[in-house]
Amino acid sequence: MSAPIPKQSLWSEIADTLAAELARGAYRPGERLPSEAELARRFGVNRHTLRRALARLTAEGKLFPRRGAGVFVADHAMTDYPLGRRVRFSQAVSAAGQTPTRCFSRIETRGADADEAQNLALPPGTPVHVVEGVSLADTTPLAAFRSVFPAGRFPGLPARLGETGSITLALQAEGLTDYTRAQTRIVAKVAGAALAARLMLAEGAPVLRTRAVNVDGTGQPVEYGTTWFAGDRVALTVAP
Amino acid sequence: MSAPIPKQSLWSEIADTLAAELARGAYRPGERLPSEAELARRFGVNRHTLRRALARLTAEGKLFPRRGAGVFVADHAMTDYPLGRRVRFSQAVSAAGQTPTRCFSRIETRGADADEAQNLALPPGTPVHVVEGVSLADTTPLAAFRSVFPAGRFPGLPARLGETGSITLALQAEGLTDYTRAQTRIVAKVAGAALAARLMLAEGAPVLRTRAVNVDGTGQPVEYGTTWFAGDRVALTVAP
DNA sequence: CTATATTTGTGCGTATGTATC
DNA sequence: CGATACATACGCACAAATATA
Repeated sequence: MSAPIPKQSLWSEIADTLAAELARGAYRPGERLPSEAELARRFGVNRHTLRRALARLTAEGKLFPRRGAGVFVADHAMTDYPLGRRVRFSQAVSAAGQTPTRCFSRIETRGADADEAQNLALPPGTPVHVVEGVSLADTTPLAAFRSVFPAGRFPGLPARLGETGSITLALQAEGLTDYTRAQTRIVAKVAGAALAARLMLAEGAPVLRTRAVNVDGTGQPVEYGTTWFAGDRVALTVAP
Repeated sequence: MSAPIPKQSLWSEIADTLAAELARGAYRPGERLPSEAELARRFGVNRHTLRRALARLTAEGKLFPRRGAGVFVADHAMTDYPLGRRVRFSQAVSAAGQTPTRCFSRIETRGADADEAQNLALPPGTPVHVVEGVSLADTTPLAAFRSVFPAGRFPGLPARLGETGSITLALQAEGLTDYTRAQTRIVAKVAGAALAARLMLAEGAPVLRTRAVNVDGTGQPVEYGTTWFAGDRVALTVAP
C-alpha cells in the first residue's frame, strides 16, 4: 500500500476545487457564491484558510468580492485590441458589440520629468500637457491611460480635449493631421491599490502595461503614452 | 481639531514604506532583508500583518522569499524581446549580453484537442507533436513554452529536436525552410503553482502569455505556440 | 554527518472594523 | 436600526526548508 498524495497546502487544494467548479459552470457569471463562513464550513477549514483560496481565484480574475455583499463570479468578456500603426480604441470596442466611452480624470500642464523628456526628445522641465483617464466598454473599465504632449507645440490642447472629448480630434484641431506609433513596449504587472481602483479590479490582478511614442510625419515625437489594460478583459493582438 | 488621515490598512502602509526603502536602494539586490519577526517588531505589528505587506512586494517582483533562508531583494534584469515576423529568442538574449539556453521538458505525440485543431486547421484528434520547455538567459528562466505541430507533416520532428536542440533547425531538417508568424494575442495572467515553479517565480507573479500561429509560405499553419513570459524579466517590443 | 537553532509557510482561534442589505 | 458579510489585525502553534555549530 501507499499514500501517493503530493500533499499540497489545504488552501491550494480548495482553490483548485473551486476553480474546477467555476470552470464547470456550477455558478453563473454574476451569481453570488455562498458566504465565506458557509464555504469554510463546507470544506471543514478555518475562514482564513478559505479566504486564501478565494484570494487566488480573485487575483486570477475569476471572482469579485464586494465588502458587505458577498463574493461574486466575474463576468468575462474579452475584448481584442489590435496594436497597429494607429490606435483605434473605439473601433475595437465597437467591433465587440459594445459602446466605447472615454473619460478624462485629470488634465494638467507641468514640467517634463526625466523619462518624459527623453521619450519626447525635449530638455527636462519643458512644459508638457499630461492627460489621464479611463477607457470603458459599456460600463466596464478596460484601460487606464496617461498621455504626455509637448505643450509648446499644442498650446490649446487642454481646451480642445474638453470640447471634443477625443485625443485624436483634439490633436487635429491643433493642426496635427497624422501621426503613427513608433515602438511599443509591453510588460505585465500586478495592479497596486490606485490602479486597481481606477480599473475596478482586485489588488494583485494582472495588468498589461504598454508604453508607446507617437511621431508625426517627420519623425518628431508628439505623444508619449502609457496604457494599463485589465489583463483579464483585454487581449492585445499583433498582426505583422 | 481633525484627523485628516486617510487611514489605509496597516499592511498597505508598511508595504509602501518598504517599497520606498527598496526604491531608495536601502538594500542591495540579492541582499537578505531582516527576518519577518524582526520587521514585525520594527513596525510594531503582528507577523501576519507584515507578511501581507511582503506578499504584495513579492507579487510585484521586488522581493523573493526562500523558505528557511529569508527574504531577498530580487535582482532585476529586463530583457527586451522583439515581436516580429520571425522569432529570435537567441538573438534577443545575446543582445542583452547573456547566454541563451533552451531546455525541453516534454516531447509527446497525441491527438489534437479542439483548440489546437482549430488553430492548426486540422480535424480534431489528428496526431500532433507537443513540445514543452523553458527558455533561459544564463540561469534565469525567461519563458515557458508549449508548441504544437502537425505530426503528419513533420514525422521525424521529435527525433530532430533531440539531435539539434532547436525548433528552427529541427523544422529545417524536416523540410520547412521558412515560416512566419501570422498573428499574436497577448494577455496578462498571474502565475499559478505549476507555472510559478517552471519559471522560478512566486505564485501570483504577473505573466505575459502570447499565443501565435506560424504559417509556411503558402499560409498553411505549421506551429501553434503558447509562451508564458515572466512579467518582470521580459518586455515585449512591437515595432511597426 | 548529526543535532539544533533559525526562518518561512500553513492553519486555527478570536476580535473588531466597515460596507451592504 | 439590526443582521449579514467581507476586511483587517492580533495571538498561538506547528510544519518544512535552510543554515549553522
